[in-house]
Amino acid sequence: MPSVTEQPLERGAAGKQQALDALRRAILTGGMAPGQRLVEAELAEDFRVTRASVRAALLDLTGEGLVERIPHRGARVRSVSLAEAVEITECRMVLEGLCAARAAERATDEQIGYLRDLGRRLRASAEAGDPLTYSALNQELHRYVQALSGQEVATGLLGRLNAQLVRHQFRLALQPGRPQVSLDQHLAIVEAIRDRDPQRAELAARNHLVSVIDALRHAEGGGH
Amino acid sequence: MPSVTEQPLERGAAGKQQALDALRRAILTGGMAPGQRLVEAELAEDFRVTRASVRAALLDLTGEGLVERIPHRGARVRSVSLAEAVEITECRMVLEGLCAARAAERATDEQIGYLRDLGRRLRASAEAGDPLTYSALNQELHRYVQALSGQEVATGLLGRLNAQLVRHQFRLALQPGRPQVSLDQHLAIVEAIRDRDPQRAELAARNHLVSVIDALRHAEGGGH
DNA sequence: GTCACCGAGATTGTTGACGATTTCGTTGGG
DNA sequence: CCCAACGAAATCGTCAACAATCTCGGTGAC
Repeated sequence: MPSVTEQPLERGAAGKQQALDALRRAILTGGMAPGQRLVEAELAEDFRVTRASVRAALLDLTGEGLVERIPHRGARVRSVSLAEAVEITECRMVLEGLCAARAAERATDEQIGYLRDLGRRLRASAEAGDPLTYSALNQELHRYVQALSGQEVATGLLGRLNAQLVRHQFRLALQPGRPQVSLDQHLAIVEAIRDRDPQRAELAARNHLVSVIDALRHAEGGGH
Repeated sequence: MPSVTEQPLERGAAGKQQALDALRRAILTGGMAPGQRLVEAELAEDFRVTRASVRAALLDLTGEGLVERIPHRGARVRSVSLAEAVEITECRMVLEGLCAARAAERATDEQIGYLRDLGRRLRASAEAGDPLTYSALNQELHRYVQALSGQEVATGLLGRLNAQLVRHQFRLALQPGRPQVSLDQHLAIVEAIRDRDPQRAELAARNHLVSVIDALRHAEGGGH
Protein backbone atom coordinates (compact mmCIF):
# COMPACT_ATOMS: atom_id res chain seq x y z
CA MET A 1 0.00 0.00 0.00
CA PRO A 2 1.26 3.50 -0.76
CA SER A 3 2.28 5.66 2.14
CA VAL A 4 -0.11 8.44 3.08
CA THR A 5 2.77 10.87 3.49
CA GLU A 6 3.68 11.07 -0.19
CA GLN A 7 5.98 14.02 -0.86
CA PRO A 8 4.68 16.03 -3.79
CA LEU A 9 7.50 16.34 -6.29
CA GLU A 10 9.21 19.69 -6.29
CA ARG A 11 8.99 21.19 -9.74
CA GLY A 12 10.71 23.83 -11.78
CA ALA A 13 13.70 25.84 -10.72
CA ALA A 14 13.31 24.89 -7.08
CA GLY A 15 13.44 21.24 -8.12
CA LYS A 16 16.66 21.74 -10.01
CA GLN A 17 18.27 23.51 -7.08
CA GLN A 18 17.19 20.76 -4.74
CA ALA A 19 18.54 18.07 -7.02
CA LEU A 20 21.79 19.94 -7.48
CA ASP A 21 22.36 20.43 -3.76
CA ALA A 22 21.45 16.87 -2.89
CA LEU A 23 23.64 15.41 -5.62
CA ARG A 24 26.61 17.61 -4.92
CA ARG A 25 26.45 16.88 -1.22
CA ALA A 26 26.10 13.18 -1.86
CA ILE A 27 29.18 13.17 -4.05
CA LEU A 28 31.29 15.40 -1.82
CA THR A 29 30.50 13.52 1.37
CA GLY A 30 31.19 10.18 -0.25
CA GLY A 31 27.58 9.09 -0.16
CA MET A 32 28.00 8.19 -3.79
CA ALA A 33 31.10 6.29 -4.72
CA PRO A 34 33.24 7.25 -7.72
CA GLY A 35 32.18 5.34 -10.77
CA GLN A 36 28.66 4.86 -9.53
CA ARG A 37 26.03 5.15 -12.20
CA LEU A 38 23.63 8.05 -11.92
CA VAL A 39 20.38 7.12 -13.61
CA GLU A 40 18.20 10.13 -14.19
CA ALA A 41 14.89 8.44 -13.50
CA GLU A 42 16.14 6.86 -10.27
CA LEU A 43 17.51 10.09 -8.88
CA ALA A 44 14.34 11.91 -9.85
CA GLU A 45 12.29 9.49 -7.80
CA ASP A 46 14.70 9.56 -4.84
CA PHE A 47 14.76 13.34 -4.66
CA ARG A 48 11.08 13.82 -5.59
CA VAL A 49 11.84 16.07 -8.51
CA THR A 50 11.23 15.79 -12.23
CA ARG A 51 13.70 14.10 -14.50
CA ALA A 52 14.38 17.43 -16.20
CA SER A 53 15.56 18.85 -12.88
CA VAL A 54 17.93 15.95 -12.35
CA ARG A 55 19.14 16.30 -15.89
CA ALA A 56 19.90 19.99 -15.50
CA ALA A 57 21.71 19.31 -12.23
CA LEU A 58 23.85 16.63 -13.88
CA LEU A 59 24.72 19.06 -16.65
CA ASP A 60 25.91 21.60 -14.08
CA LEU A 61 27.91 19.06 -12.13
CA THR A 62 29.56 17.91 -15.33
CA GLY A 63 30.71 21.47 -15.83
CA GLU A 64 32.17 21.43 -12.34
CA GLY A 65 34.05 18.26 -13.12
CA LEU A 66 32.30 16.14 -10.54
CA VAL A 67 30.29 14.05 -12.96
CA GLU A 68 31.19 12.35 -16.21
CA ARG A 69 28.65 11.95 -18.98
CA ILE A 70 28.83 9.69 -21.99
CA PRO A 71 26.24 10.26 -24.71
CA HIS A 72 23.41 7.75 -24.56
CA ARG A 73 25.18 5.88 -21.78
CA GLY A 74 24.40 7.99 -18.81
CA ALA A 75 26.25 9.82 -16.11
CA ARG A 76 28.51 8.51 -13.40
CA VAL A 77 30.43 10.00 -10.52
CA ARG A 78 33.78 10.93 -11.95
CA SER A 79 36.64 9.01 -10.43
CA VAL A 80 40.00 10.68 -10.41
CA SER A 81 43.01 8.41 -10.64
CA LEU A 82 46.05 8.85 -8.47
CA ALA A 83 47.93 10.26 -11.43
CA GLU A 84 45.23 12.82 -12.02
CA ALA A 85 45.06 13.71 -8.34
CA VAL A 86 48.76 14.43 -8.47
CA GLU A 87 48.34 16.65 -11.52
CA ILE A 88 45.50 18.50 -9.85
CA THR A 89 47.62 19.06 -6.79
CA GLU A 90 50.45 20.34 -8.94
CA CYS A 91 48.07 22.94 -10.33
CA ARG A 92 46.95 23.76 -6.83
CA MET A 93 50.59 24.17 -5.91
CA VAL A 94 51.25 26.98 -8.34
CA LEU A 95 47.85 28.62 -7.91
CA GLU A 96 48.02 28.63 -4.13
CA GLY A 97 51.56 29.89 -4.44
CA LEU A 98 50.22 32.82 -6.43
CA CYS A 99 47.52 33.47 -3.86
CA ALA A 100 49.95 33.30 -0.95
CA ALA A 101 52.26 35.80 -2.64
CA ARG A 102 49.45 38.23 -3.34
CA ALA A 103 48.07 37.79 0.15
CA ALA A 104 51.46 38.77 1.55
CA GLU A 105 51.29 41.96 -0.48
CA ARG A 106 47.74 42.93 0.39
CA ALA A 107 46.89 41.75 3.89
CA THR A 108 46.01 44.37 6.48
CA ASP A 109 47.28 44.17 10.06
CA GLU A 110 43.88 43.02 11.23
CA GLN A 111 43.73 40.26 8.65
CA ILE A 112 47.21 39.12 9.59
CA GLY A 113 46.04 39.01 13.18
CA TYR A 114 43.27 36.60 12.28
CA LEU A 115 45.68 34.57 10.19
CA ARG A 116 48.08 34.18 13.11
CA ASP A 117 45.18 33.22 15.33
CA LEU A 118 44.30 30.50 12.86
CA GLY A 119 47.91 29.36 13.06
CA ARG A 120 47.77 29.15 16.84
CA ARG A 121 44.55 27.16 16.79
CA LEU A 122 46.05 24.88 14.17
CA ARG A 123 49.02 24.16 16.43
CA ALA A 124 46.73 23.57 19.39
CA SER A 125 44.62 21.02 17.53
CA ALA A 126 47.74 19.29 16.24
CA GLU A 127 49.19 19.00 19.73
CA ALA A 128 45.84 17.84 21.06
CA GLY A 129 45.83 15.11 18.43
CA ASP A 130 42.47 16.18 17.06
CA PRO A 131 42.64 15.45 13.33
CA LEU A 132 39.06 16.53 12.69
CA THR A 133 39.52 20.04 14.02
CA TYR A 134 42.91 20.19 12.37
CA SER A 135 41.46 19.31 9.00
CA ALA A 136 38.73 21.92 9.37
CA LEU A 137 41.16 24.65 10.37
CA ASN A 138 43.48 23.59 7.59
CA GLN A 139 40.75 24.16 5.02
CA GLU A 140 39.84 27.47 6.58
CA LEU A 141 43.44 28.61 6.41
CA HIS A 142 43.71 27.79 2.73
CA ARG A 143 40.45 29.53 1.97
CA TYR A 144 41.39 32.57 4.01
CA VAL A 145 44.67 33.00 2.20
CA GLN A 146 42.79 32.83 -1.08
CA ALA A 147 40.33 35.45 0.12
CA LEU A 148 43.17 37.73 1.18
CA SER A 149 44.82 37.40 -2.20
CA GLY A 150 41.88 39.07 -3.90
CA GLN A 151 42.45 36.69 -6.81
CA GLU A 152 38.93 35.71 -7.71
CA VAL A 153 39.88 33.81 -10.83
CA ALA A 154 42.46 31.72 -9.02
CA THR A 155 40.07 31.16 -6.13
CA GLY A 156 37.43 29.93 -8.52
CA LEU A 157 39.82 27.51 -10.18
CA LEU A 158 41.02 26.23 -6.81
CA GLY A 159 37.46 25.65 -5.68
CA ARG A 160 36.81 23.45 -8.69
CA LEU A 161 40.07 21.58 -8.33
CA ASN A 162 39.56 20.92 -4.64
CA ALA A 163 36.07 19.59 -5.18
CA GLN A 164 37.51 16.90 -7.44
CA LEU A 165 39.92 15.78 -4.75
CA VAL A 166 37.46 15.02 -1.97
CA ARG A 167 38.06 11.31 -1.97
CA HIS A 168 41.83 11.63 -1.89
CA GLN A 169 41.83 14.40 0.69
CA PHE A 170 39.63 12.28 2.87
CA ARG A 171 42.19 9.50 2.86
CA LEU A 172 44.95 11.95 3.56
CA ALA A 173 43.26 13.42 6.61
CA LEU A 174 43.12 9.95 8.12
CA GLN A 175 46.84 9.37 7.77
CA PRO A 176 48.31 9.27 11.29
CA GLY A 177 51.03 11.78 12.00
CA ARG A 178 49.99 13.92 9.06
CA PRO A 179 49.13 16.99 11.18
CA GLN A 180 52.58 16.97 12.75
CA VAL A 181 54.19 16.99 9.32
CA SER A 182 52.11 19.74 7.79
CA LEU A 183 51.83 22.00 10.82
CA ASP A 184 55.23 23.58 10.31
CA GLN A 185 54.51 24.11 6.64
CA HIS A 186 51.28 25.89 7.42
CA LEU A 187 52.95 28.04 10.03
CA ALA A 188 55.67 28.94 7.54
CA ILE A 189 53.01 30.30 5.18
CA VAL A 190 51.48 32.35 7.99
CA GLU A 191 54.84 33.75 9.01
CA ALA A 192 55.83 34.72 5.50
CA ILE A 193 52.57 36.59 5.02
CA ARG A 194 52.98 38.17 8.46
CA ASP A 195 56.39 39.43 7.33
CA ARG A 196 54.83 40.61 4.07
CA ASP A 197 57.33 38.58 2.07
CA PRO A 198 55.61 37.47 -1.15
CA GLN A 199 58.44 35.33 -2.43
CA ARG A 200 58.77 33.40 0.80
CA ALA A 201 55.00 33.04 1.02
CA GLU A 202 54.85 31.55 -2.44
CA LEU A 203 57.67 29.18 -1.67
CA ALA A 204 56.12 28.12 1.61
CA ALA A 205 52.79 27.39 -0.08
CA ARG A 206 54.50 25.41 -2.79
CA ASN A 207 56.58 23.45 -0.32
CA HIS A 208 53.46 22.51 1.54
CA LEU A 209 51.79 21.20 -1.56
CA VAL A 210 54.87 19.29 -2.64
CA SER A 211 54.56 17.49 0.65
CA VAL A 212 50.87 16.85 0.00
CA ILE A 213 51.79 15.28 -3.33
CA ASP A 214 54.30 13.08 -1.57
CA ALA A 215 51.71 12.02 0.96
CA LEU A 216 49.22 11.28 -1.81
CA ARG A 217 51.69 8.99 -3.53
CA HIS A 218 52.59 7.17 -0.35
CA ALA A 219 49.03 6.83 0.87
CA GLU A 220 47.81 5.18 -2.29
CA GLY A 221 50.72 4.34 -4.49
CA GLY A 222 52.60 2.44 -1.79
CA GLY A 223 50.34 1.37 1.06
CA HIS A 224 46.84 -0.10 0.79
CA MET B 1 7.80 34.99 -51.54
CA PRO B 2 9.79 32.33 -49.74
CA SER B 3 13.00 31.22 -51.30
CA VAL B 4 12.95 27.84 -52.96
CA THR B 5 16.34 26.98 -51.46
CA GLU B 6 15.10 26.76 -47.88
CA GLN B 7 17.59 24.95 -45.69
CA PRO B 8 15.85 22.22 -43.76
CA LEU B 9 16.64 22.74 -40.11
CA GLU B 10 19.26 20.39 -38.75
CA ARG B 11 17.76 18.39 -35.92
CA GLY B 12 18.98 16.32 -33.01
CA ALA B 13 22.52 15.89 -31.85
CA ALA B 14 23.91 17.19 -35.12
CA GLY B 15 21.96 20.36 -34.58
CA LYS B 16 23.39 20.96 -31.15
CA GLN B 17 26.91 20.36 -32.38
CA GLN B 18 26.38 22.72 -35.27
CA ALA B 19 24.98 25.42 -33.00
CA LEU B 20 27.82 24.95 -30.54
CA ASP B 21 30.52 25.19 -33.19
CA ALA B 22 28.94 28.18 -34.88
CA LEU B 23 28.42 30.06 -31.65
CA ARG B 24 31.85 29.34 -30.26
CA ARG B 25 33.51 30.36 -33.47
CA ALA B 26 31.45 33.53 -33.65
CA ILE B 27 32.47 34.50 -30.14
CA LEU B 28 36.12 33.57 -30.50
CA THR B 29 36.59 35.35 -33.81
CA GLY B 30 34.88 38.46 -32.53
CA GLY B 31 31.87 38.03 -34.77
CA MET B 32 29.79 38.61 -31.69
CA ALA B 33 30.80 41.44 -29.45
CA PRO B 34 31.06 41.06 -25.68
CA GLY B 35 27.82 41.99 -24.01
CA GLN B 36 25.77 41.19 -27.06
CA ARG B 37 22.47 39.54 -26.30
CA LEU B 38 22.01 36.00 -27.48
CA VAL B 39 18.34 35.37 -28.09
CA GLU B 40 17.60 31.69 -28.42
CA ALA B 41 14.92 31.99 -31.08
CA GLU B 42 17.02 34.30 -33.24
CA LEU B 43 20.08 32.08 -33.14
CA ALA B 44 17.94 29.05 -33.86
CA GLU B 45 16.66 30.65 -37.03
CA ASP B 46 20.10 31.90 -38.08
CA PHE B 47 21.71 28.50 -37.70
CA ARG B 48 18.70 26.53 -38.93
CA VAL B 49 18.49 24.41 -35.82
CA THR B 50 15.85 23.95 -33.16
CA ARG B 51 15.73 26.21 -30.14
CA ALA B 52 16.58 23.26 -27.91
CA SER B 53 19.86 22.84 -29.76
CA VAL B 54 20.75 26.48 -29.25
CA ARG B 55 19.76 26.24 -25.63
CA ALA B 56 21.99 23.23 -25.01
CA ALA B 57 24.88 24.97 -26.77
CA LEU B 58 24.44 28.06 -24.60
CA LEU B 59 24.49 25.87 -21.50
CA ASP B 60 27.79 24.36 -22.61
CA LEU B 61 29.35 27.69 -23.44
CA THR B 62 28.31 29.02 -20.07
CA GLY B 63 30.27 26.17 -18.52
CA GLU B 64 33.27 27.21 -20.57
CA GLY B 65 32.99 30.75 -19.30
CA LEU B 66 32.29 32.26 -22.70
CA VAL B 67 28.65 33.07 -22.12
CA GLU B 68 26.84 34.61 -19.18
CA ARG B 69 23.26 33.66 -18.41
CA ILE B 70 20.83 35.43 -16.12
CA PRO B 71 17.68 33.51 -15.22
CA HIS B 72 14.68 34.63 -17.22
CA ARG B 73 16.71 37.39 -18.79
CA GLY B 74 18.68 35.57 -21.38
CA ALA B 75 22.26 34.95 -22.35
CA ARG B 76 24.94 37.36 -23.49
CA VAL B 77 28.54 37.10 -24.57
CA ARG B 78 30.54 37.43 -21.40
CA SER B 79 32.73 40.50 -21.31
CA VAL B 80 35.87 40.30 -19.25
CA SER B 81 37.07 43.53 -17.71
CA LEU B 82 40.69 44.60 -17.82
CA ALA B 83 41.05 43.72 -14.15
CA GLU B 84 39.74 40.23 -14.79
CA ALA B 85 41.95 39.83 -17.84
CA VAL B 86 44.92 40.63 -15.65
CA GLU B 87 43.87 38.08 -13.05
CA ILE B 88 43.40 35.47 -15.73
CA THR B 89 46.84 36.18 -17.08
CA GLU B 90 48.31 35.89 -13.61
CA CYS B 91 46.84 32.41 -13.39
CA ARG B 92 48.22 31.65 -16.83
CA MET B 93 51.58 32.85 -15.59
CA VAL B 94 51.89 30.25 -12.86
CA LEU B 95 50.24 27.47 -14.85
CA GLU B 96 52.40 27.99 -17.91
CA GLY B 97 55.37 28.20 -15.58
CA LEU B 98 54.48 24.77 -14.28
CA CYS B 99 54.12 23.41 -17.81
CA ALA B 100 57.42 24.89 -18.94
CA ALA B 101 59.23 23.35 -15.98
CA ARG B 102 57.74 19.93 -16.62
CA ALA B 103 58.41 20.20 -20.32
CA ALA B 104 62.07 20.85 -19.54
CA GLU B 105 62.14 17.62 -17.55
CA ARG B 106 60.35 15.43 -20.05
CA ALA B 107 61.10 16.60 -23.58
CA THR B 108 62.89 14.17 -25.89
CA ASP B 109 65.67 15.30 -28.21
CA GLU B 110 63.32 15.13 -31.16
CA GLN B 111 60.72 17.25 -29.42
CA ILE B 112 63.34 19.80 -28.48
CA GLY B 113 64.35 19.87 -32.11
CA TYR B 114 60.85 20.84 -33.15
CA LEU B 115 60.70 23.41 -30.37
CA ARG B 116 63.88 25.07 -31.57
CA ASP B 117 62.56 25.04 -35.09
CA LEU B 118 59.48 26.85 -33.85
CA GLY B 119 61.79 29.37 -32.22
CA ARG B 120 63.64 29.95 -35.48
CA ARG B 121 60.43 30.46 -37.41
CA LEU B 122 59.24 32.82 -34.71
CA ARG B 123 62.35 34.93 -35.09
CA ALA B 124 62.01 34.93 -38.87
CA SER B 125 58.43 36.18 -38.76
CA ALA B 126 59.35 38.84 -36.23
CA GLU B 127 62.18 40.09 -38.39
CA ALA B 128 59.94 39.98 -41.44
CA GLY B 129 57.44 42.13 -39.59
CA ASP B 130 54.65 39.64 -40.13
CA PRO B 131 52.48 39.91 -37.01
CA LEU B 132 49.89 37.42 -38.26
CA THR B 133 52.35 34.59 -38.68
CA TYR B 134 54.07 35.61 -35.48
CA SER B 135 50.84 35.41 -33.55
CA ALA B 136 50.03 32.00 -34.98
CA LEU B 137 53.49 30.61 -34.19
CA ASN B 138 53.27 32.17 -30.75
CA GLN B 139 50.11 30.24 -30.01
CA GLU B 140 51.59 27.06 -31.39
CA LEU B 141 54.64 27.44 -29.18
CA HIS B 142 52.55 27.85 -26.05
CA ARG B 143 50.41 24.89 -26.95
CA TYR B 144 53.41 22.73 -27.77
CA VAL B 145 55.07 23.44 -24.43
CA GLN B 146 51.84 22.44 -22.74
CA ALA B 147 51.71 19.23 -24.71
CA LEU B 148 55.31 18.43 -23.82
CA SER B 149 54.58 18.97 -20.14
CA GLY B 150 52.15 16.07 -20.09
CA GLN B 151 50.06 18.11 -17.66
CA GLU B 152 46.59 17.49 -18.93
CA VAL B 153 44.86 19.20 -16.05
CA ALA B 154 46.91 22.36 -16.43
CA THR B 155 46.45 22.26 -20.19
CA GLY B 156 42.71 22.05 -19.75
CA LEU B 157 42.62 24.99 -17.39
CA LEU B 158 44.82 27.03 -19.72
CA GLY B 159 42.54 26.28 -22.64
CA ARG B 160 39.57 27.65 -20.78
CA LEU B 161 41.43 30.70 -19.55
CA ASN B 162 42.78 31.54 -22.99
CA ALA B 163 39.38 31.30 -24.58
CA GLN B 164 38.13 34.02 -22.27
CA LEU B 165 40.93 36.35 -23.34
CA VAL B 166 40.33 36.39 -27.07
CA ARG B 167 39.27 40.00 -27.22
CA HIS B 168 42.23 41.20 -25.20
CA GLN B 169 44.73 39.02 -27.00
CA PHE B 170 43.43 40.32 -30.27
CA ARG B 171 44.19 43.88 -29.22
CA LEU B 172 47.60 42.82 -28.02
CA ALA B 173 48.57 41.21 -31.29
CA LEU B 174 47.86 44.48 -33.06
CA GLN B 175 50.19 46.44 -30.84
CA PRO B 176 53.13 47.55 -32.98
CA GLY B 177 56.53 46.43 -31.81
CA ARG B 178 55.04 43.72 -29.67
CA PRO B 179 56.77 40.85 -31.53
CA GLN B 180 60.18 42.44 -31.00
CA VAL B 181 59.53 42.64 -27.28
CA SER B 182 58.25 39.12 -26.77
CA LEU B 183 60.58 37.34 -29.17
CA ASP B 184 63.47 37.20 -26.72
CA GLN B 185 61.18 35.99 -23.98
CA HIS B 186 59.92 33.18 -26.14
CA LEU B 187 63.41 32.21 -27.16
CA ALA B 188 64.46 32.18 -23.52
CA ILE B 189 61.76 29.59 -22.81
CA VAL B 190 62.95 27.46 -25.71
CA GLU B 191 66.57 27.66 -24.60
CA ALA B 192 65.81 26.75 -21.01
CA ILE B 193 63.87 23.68 -22.13
CA ARG B 194 66.65 22.85 -24.58
CA ASP B 195 69.08 22.93 -21.64
CA ARG B 196 66.63 20.84 -19.62
CA ASP B 197 66.63 23.42 -16.86
CA PRO B 198 63.17 23.34 -15.24
CA GLN B 199 63.72 26.26 -12.91
CA ARG B 200 64.94 28.54 -15.65
CA ALA B 201 62.12 27.38 -17.92
CA GLU B 202 59.54 28.26 -15.29
CA LEU B 203 61.10 31.63 -14.71
CA ALA B 204 61.28 32.37 -18.41
CA ALA B 205 57.62 31.51 -18.88
CA ARG B 206 56.64 33.65 -15.94
CA ASN B 207 58.73 36.56 -17.13
CA HIS B 208 57.03 36.39 -20.48
CA LEU B 209 53.59 36.55 -18.93
CA VAL B 210 54.54 39.37 -16.63
CA SER B 211 55.36 41.28 -19.76
CA VAL B 212 52.01 40.31 -21.28
CA ILE B 213 50.27 41.70 -18.19
CA ASP B 214 52.20 44.90 -18.57
CA ALA B 215 51.23 45.17 -22.22
CA LEU B 216 47.60 44.49 -21.34
CA ARG B 217 47.58 47.33 -18.85
CA HIS B 218 49.22 49.76 -21.22
CA ALA B 219 47.13 48.79 -24.21
CA GLU B 220 43.86 49.40 -22.44
CA GLY B 221 44.48 51.07 -19.13
CA GLY B 222 46.79 53.71 -20.52
CA GLY B 223 45.86 54.19 -24.16
CA HIS B 224 42.78 55.96 -25.62
C1' DG C 1 5.49 67.21 -15.01
C1' DT C 2 6.48 63.06 -12.44
C1' DC C 3 5.74 58.81 -10.65
C1' DA C 4 3.57 54.42 -9.72
C1' DC C 5 0.93 51.14 -11.89
C1' DC C 6 -0.76 48.07 -15.44
C1' DG C 7 -0.88 45.15 -19.46
C1' DA C 8 0.76 43.52 -24.04
C1' DG C 9 4.58 41.57 -26.22
C1' DA C 10 8.89 39.26 -26.04
C1' DT C 11 11.76 35.82 -24.10
C1' DT C 12 13.13 32.23 -21.26
C1' DG C 13 11.89 27.95 -18.60
C1' DT C 14 9.34 23.58 -18.01
C1' DT C 15 6.80 19.66 -19.25
C1' DG C 16 5.22 15.12 -20.86
C1' DA C 17 5.53 12.49 -24.80
C1' DC C 18 8.13 10.63 -28.34
C1' DG C 19 12.44 9.14 -30.76
C1' DA C 20 17.16 7.31 -30.81
C1' DT C 21 20.83 4.62 -28.96
C1' DT C 22 22.94 1.27 -26.21
C1' DT C 23 22.91 -2.95 -23.52
C1' DC C 24 22.15 -7.53 -22.64
C1' DG C 25 19.89 -11.84 -22.75
C1' DT C 26 18.23 -15.22 -26.23
C1' DT C 27 18.29 -17.93 -30.11
C1' DG C 28 19.73 -20.30 -34.02
C1' DG C 29 23.50 -21.78 -36.90
C1' DG C 30 28.03 -23.60 -37.43
C1' DC D 1 30.32 -25.74 -27.43
C1' DC D 2 30.95 -21.14 -29.30
C1' DC D 3 29.60 -17.22 -31.72
C1' DA D 4 26.97 -13.94 -34.49
C1' DA D 5 22.52 -11.97 -35.23
C1' DC D 6 18.42 -10.50 -33.33
C1' DG D 7 15.20 -8.10 -30.38
C1' DA D 8 13.34 -6.38 -26.14
C1' DA D 9 14.24 -3.49 -22.23
C1' DA D 10 16.45 0.29 -20.25
C1' DT D 11 18.05 4.72 -20.68
C1' DC D 12 19.25 8.97 -22.58
C1' DG D 13 18.13 12.74 -26.03
C1' DT D 14 14.88 15.78 -28.44
C1' DC D 15 10.77 18.18 -29.48
C1' DA D 16 6.84 21.32 -29.74
C1' DA D 17 3.50 23.26 -26.87
C1' DC D 18 2.62 25.57 -22.79
C1' DA D 19 3.63 28.29 -18.53
C1' DA D 20 6.26 31.69 -16.01
C1' DT D 21 8.76 35.78 -16.04
C1' DC D 22 10.64 39.98 -17.56
C1' DT D 23 10.64 44.34 -20.40
C1' DC D 24 8.77 48.36 -21.98
C1' DG D 25 5.40 51.52 -23.43
C1' DG D 26 1.32 53.83 -22.15
C1' DT D 27 -2.11 55.66 -18.73
C1' DG D 28 -3.87 58.00 -14.99
C1' DA D 29 -3.45 60.11 -10.33
C1' DC D 30 -1.37 63.59 -7.83
